[in-house]
Amino acid sequence: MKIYSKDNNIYLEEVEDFNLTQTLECGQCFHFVKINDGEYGLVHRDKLLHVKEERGTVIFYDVNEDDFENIWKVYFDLDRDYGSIKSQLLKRDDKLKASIEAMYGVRLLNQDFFETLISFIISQNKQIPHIKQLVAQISKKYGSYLGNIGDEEFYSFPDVQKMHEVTLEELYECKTGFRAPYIYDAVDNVYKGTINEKELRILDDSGCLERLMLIKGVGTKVANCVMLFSLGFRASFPVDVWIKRICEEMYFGKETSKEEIQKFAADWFGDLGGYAQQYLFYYGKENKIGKNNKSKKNGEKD
DNA sequence: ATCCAGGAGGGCC
DNA sequence: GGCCCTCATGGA
Repeated sequence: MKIYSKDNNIYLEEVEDFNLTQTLECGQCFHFVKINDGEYGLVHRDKLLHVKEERGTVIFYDVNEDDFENIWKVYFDLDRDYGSIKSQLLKRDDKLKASIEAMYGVRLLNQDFFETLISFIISQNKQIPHIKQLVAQISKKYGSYLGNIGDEEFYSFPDVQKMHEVTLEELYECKTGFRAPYIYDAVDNVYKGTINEKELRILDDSGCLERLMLIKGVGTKVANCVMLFSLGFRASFPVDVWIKRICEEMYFGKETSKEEIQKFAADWFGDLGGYAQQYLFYYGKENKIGKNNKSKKNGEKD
C-alpha cells in the first residue's frame, strides 16, 4: 500500500484486498451516500468523509495525515492482512472460493459502538435502504450538521447524551414502529452505564453476547452484528434470513435452524467466522442464493 | 394486493 | 427446548 498526500488529499495506491464500493455496500454500515460510481460521502462519529476510488487509487478528499492515520486507517481496517485471512479461510473450506473471489475487496469496518447498536436494533425486519433512511433521518433530527457534498447534507449520529433527551413518543414519530421501545431501552442502558463499551470489549465472546442481549430488542443476531462491526469480535457470525438460506443451500441441503447454523459456523470457521460470514452474505445476497429455492413440503406441487 | 424485509418478545405446550 | 403469533412500516 502506497500512501501520499497532495493538495490536502490523501491518496492510496496498490491497496491489496480493498474495494471501496464493496466495503460500503456489503450491508455492514448504513451511514453513507453514493455520490457517483465508486464515490461516496460517509459519516463516522463527528467526521464526514468524501472518498472516491478510481482505477485502483483511493482518494480521501480534504483529509490530513493525522486523521488518516488515526481515524480512517482504523475505520477501514487497512492495517490488517486480508490476504492471510483469505488463504486461511480457503484452507478451512474451499466452498468459500467463489464468494471470496467475487467480494475480494470487503473489509470489516471498525464502526462506532453506539451508532452500530442503535442501527442494528433498527435493522430488524427492515430492508437495507430503509435502515439507511432511518439512520439518516435520526441523524438529521438529533445529530450535528457536518457539511455538504454537492447538495447532499450530512449529519453526525447523535451521541448517547443527546439520544437520552429523546422521548419514546418522538421515537415513534420517527417511524421506528415497534422498535421504538427497544431503542429507548438501549439508550437508557448505555446512558446509565449498565451497557459499557470498554467493559464489553474485555469480555469473552459468550459473555459479551449475553450482556448485549440484556437490552430489550437485542437478540442473538443483532448482538452478533454489534460485536462484529463495532467491538472487534471477528469470530462473530450473525445468522439472519439470508445467511440461513445461503448456509442451507451450500452446507445442509435442507431446512436448518438458526441455532444449528450458529453452531456449525463456530466449529467450521472458528475465529474467522466474521470474515466468512461477510463474504458469504454479500455474495449470496447479490446472487440470490437460495432465494427461490425454498424446500417444499412432501406432496406439494410446483 | 399479498408478501417480505440483515428479528425479537411472549405465550403456549 | 420448539412452535406460532405479533409487532410498524415501506417497498417489490
